[in-house]
Amino acid sequence: MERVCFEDRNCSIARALDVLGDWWNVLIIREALWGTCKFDEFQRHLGMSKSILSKRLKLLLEHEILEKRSQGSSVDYHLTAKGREVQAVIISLLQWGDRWYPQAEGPPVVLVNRQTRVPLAPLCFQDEEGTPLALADIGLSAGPGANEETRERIKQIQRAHGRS
Amino acid sequence: MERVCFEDRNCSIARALDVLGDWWNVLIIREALWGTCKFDEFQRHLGMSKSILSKRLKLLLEHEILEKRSQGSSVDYHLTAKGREVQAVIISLLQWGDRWYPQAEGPPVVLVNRQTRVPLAPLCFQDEEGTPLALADIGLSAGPGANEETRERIKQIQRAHGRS
DNA sequence: GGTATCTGGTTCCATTATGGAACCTGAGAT
DNA sequence: ATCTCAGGTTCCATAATGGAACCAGATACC
Repeated sequence: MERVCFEDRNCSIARALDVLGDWWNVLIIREALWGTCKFDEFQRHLGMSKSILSKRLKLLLEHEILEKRSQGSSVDYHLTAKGREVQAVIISLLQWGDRWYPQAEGPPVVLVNRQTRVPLAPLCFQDEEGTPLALADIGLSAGPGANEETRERIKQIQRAHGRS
Repeated sequence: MERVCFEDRNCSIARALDVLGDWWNVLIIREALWGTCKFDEFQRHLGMSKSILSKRLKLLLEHEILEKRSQGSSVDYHLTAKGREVQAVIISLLQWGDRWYPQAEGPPVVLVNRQTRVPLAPLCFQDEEGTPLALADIGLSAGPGANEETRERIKQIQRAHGRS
């Protein structure tokens, strides 16, 4: 079958998905963000088989999203800075899940300002000058790393938008 | 094998991952956000097999992330509001990918303010009162939909944080 | 000193998903 | 009447999944 690999695509989203496109990996990172660090805690909390967990932890170590800290006989898995920054992705997933797959009783977990306990607002977008942006205000530009194909593609998209 | 299903979990992240935990689904939504709407455009741009694309489109229709608009003999796939809101997830993936899997030459695509062409800033978090929050300032609370297990779990996490 | 136990895995295997190629189908165009 | 093209479906060899059983090293107990 030869699982498709996105590593070399001219798209940062595809490259990110190479690791985060797998639900187990994302859920493991979520668990780690919430303080889980032992092999069997991950297994119990996520209800997954040991063989799969083992494979995933190895992958996340390779990607330097987790790091191993052994103290005596027991092993702890800890997030690296790279791993911790996946939190933005996880929060956007949580907010989207809450909004479009709500439970009747309300959300199970609420993210809050740790100091004041005030709930988190939806993620907000702004440009580098601080101007807030709605989804529809966001456009694309070719970056320095765009190859010919990407550049052509972006031109098309920009043209299409001019029309509409 | 019986692919695990997260639908009924007491976690909005897991429920969101039921659809978005698959890289093809996310990439299809990205393509649609960038204006692709034809079957064979998706196939060409993403380089995926027709059988897989067909299965994924059907799934995304079921989930009401895409909707079909037939005009004469040709079929267009368009994002629904639910689908369009996946953009927050996609932007967070793009920013994480750019940051941790950069290309030597720079990012291929830059998101910008459509009016002014000023680049997008990293996603920002704030609470409902508008207080900006760093990742470390974000905590968890049990929501109304938390089951006993989740409630217990959150208590533990809060205790652990009090200690540290 | 021996042995039960706990953590942190690995191996094996039946079942399921993947993706490439070939095939099908209905609607216009020629 | 036939050609072509978008938009699929079917088939099949290969790869990934996940449950169960097994393994190994460190500590705890007697």
